[in-house]
Amino acid sequence: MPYVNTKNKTEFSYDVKYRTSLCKDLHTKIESEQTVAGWIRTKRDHGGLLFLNLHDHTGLIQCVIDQQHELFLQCDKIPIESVVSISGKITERPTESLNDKLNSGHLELQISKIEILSKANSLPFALHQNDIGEEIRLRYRFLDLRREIMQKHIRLRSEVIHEIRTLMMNHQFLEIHTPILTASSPEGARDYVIPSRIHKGKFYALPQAPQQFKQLLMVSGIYRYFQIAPCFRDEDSRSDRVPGDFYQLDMEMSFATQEDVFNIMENVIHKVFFKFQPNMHIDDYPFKRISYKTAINEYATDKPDLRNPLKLYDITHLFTNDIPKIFESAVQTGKIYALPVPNLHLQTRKFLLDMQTFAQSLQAKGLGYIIFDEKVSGPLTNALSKNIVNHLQTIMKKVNTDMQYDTNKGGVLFIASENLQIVHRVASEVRQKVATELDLIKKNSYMFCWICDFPMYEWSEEKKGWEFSHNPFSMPYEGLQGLNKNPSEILAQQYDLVCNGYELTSGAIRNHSPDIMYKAFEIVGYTKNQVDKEFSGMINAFSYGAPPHGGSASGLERIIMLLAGTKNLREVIPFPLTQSGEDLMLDAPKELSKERQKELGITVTK
RNA sequence: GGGGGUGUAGCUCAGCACGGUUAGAGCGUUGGCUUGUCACGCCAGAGGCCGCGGGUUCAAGUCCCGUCGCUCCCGCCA
Repeated sequence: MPYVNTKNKTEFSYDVKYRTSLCKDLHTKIESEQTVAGWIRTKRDHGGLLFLNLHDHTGLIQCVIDQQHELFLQCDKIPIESVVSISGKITERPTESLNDKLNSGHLELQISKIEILSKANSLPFALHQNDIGEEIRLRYRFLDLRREIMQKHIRLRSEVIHEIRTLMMNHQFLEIHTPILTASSPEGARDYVIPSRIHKGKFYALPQAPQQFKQLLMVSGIYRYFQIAPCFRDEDSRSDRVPGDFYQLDMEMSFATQEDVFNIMENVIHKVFFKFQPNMHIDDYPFKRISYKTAINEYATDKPDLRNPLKLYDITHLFTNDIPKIFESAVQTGKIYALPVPNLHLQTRKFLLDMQTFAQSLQAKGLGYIIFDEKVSGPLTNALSKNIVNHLQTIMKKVNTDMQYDTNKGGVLFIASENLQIVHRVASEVRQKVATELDLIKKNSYMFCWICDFPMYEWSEEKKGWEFSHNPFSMPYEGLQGLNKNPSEILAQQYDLVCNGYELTSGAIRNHSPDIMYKAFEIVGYTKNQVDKEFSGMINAFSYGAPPHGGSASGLERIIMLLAGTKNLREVIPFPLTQSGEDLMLDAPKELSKERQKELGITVTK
């Protein structure tokens, strides 16, 4: 019989062939005969008495059998992690052997029947271990996922997606799938590419994001669109960036302003975070808005961790004449940041030296500091003029006041002076490291901010020309007129949502006007013809009545990673690739047979 | 493409600076003992291409060169 019908419409009895109860329900079934099914996780043999812990997806039950029982030997021989179906009477444990650490610690099952459904070999690692190397975990991911923490992450991921769907649909968004086999787009990351069998020598690309499709949907008159969208980028990985595929909450709204997008996303993100981490501090909305320029000045990064109370000061302008030798090159080709840290003068000298070593590991030439104590000291003191030192002391005092330390108590002011390539990294990383070491990072908090007003263009030394600093489809402020400014001053209606130092969301109000698009692309060196050719779909569509629109895309795995409290994306991805883009379990990517190559019209060279 | 870390028993790791007995530990596993444990306990055993290739040396897990895997970072990521 292939299918067992349910008893009636309201009560489902599931899995009736292998079990009569799930572990979580056994406490309601004391003194009755039950059958449970699952994995034997642990086994304790006391000679005359044997305990087996059977786990299913809802919990566990201790099963017990006496030496006198005819099934004792069979039970004793079952390897752990074998899959079994066990029947017996559910009883209360004797009072002296209750276990209050377990939900079912007052119960046990007296084994009267056992069926081995699948015998397990001995495992490559123990499931209770939590220090297993990642390579072995990925090779045996199906076992790794059997571990409790990974089960939690998988469940969390499913529930977060469910919640997002509900919220988006409540906001009148339609969920719409867009193609996976599509065209390569010239700007942006490297594409994954699929050869076409029918059109030999031509290739599909996997979408880096459904960007063009979602904008086309706006032209189609879809009021609001969203999708839990798979995205593919062939770029090198980081701990918060995986190679291969990842997922975004992709959304787009017609007739929308930046504030409209902010309102929706703040509502959705806040609700999701609150639902899954109700006991954490979560910034109320509206979230803080910080211009890109301010972010760079105060945090030296466009994704500041606001749990960190320390702020940087760009003090380059203090050095206009009479520039100390050690700062000369930074003033000419970079910046000088100051990081005032209250109370730090109480730390040992080793702390300061360790920070210098840390800065050097980021390719800094060094890291200066001035100690404000009873007197002013530190290696830089003599190199700086009295005027400058006084100015820095004023900053230090102001910071002490602002952070509610006693004004007269001292501190240490770090100084990072490097060329532009390095100074932002050094300043932002030192800010974070100092705060971490001093335990200044606010605990149990999700702190959000929008970074807005990104520059539309940035100068490329390589190309000796301007290029888009982010999304080429963003609308510049003041539209066509805005593009007449010096490219370095043109700001885009482009924004990122940042949480605890992670970029969660990135979006923009889009450019829906062909005229403005031609002009925007002209600045990076595209002719009208080139734009018509490379973006024919979009340009063409926008000439048939395109509503103003904008939206955003949020990294789903990053949201889940933050909710799960891990620092690595792979922990919340069921089957991630390794850093070099390999699947260690199924052995991808693989070589292609000569026949397949021929069929696809490709030749492989090495 | 570049830099750092790492690779020794099924798993987690010690040993390497300063080359020299038979390469160790904990967990797991196998066998034995054990009637109230819950990561049970006790006793005994098996288990090693010291990532791979080359070199130096009387002698290499240890030193040198190359190479590969995993990982973190830079570049890259509209």
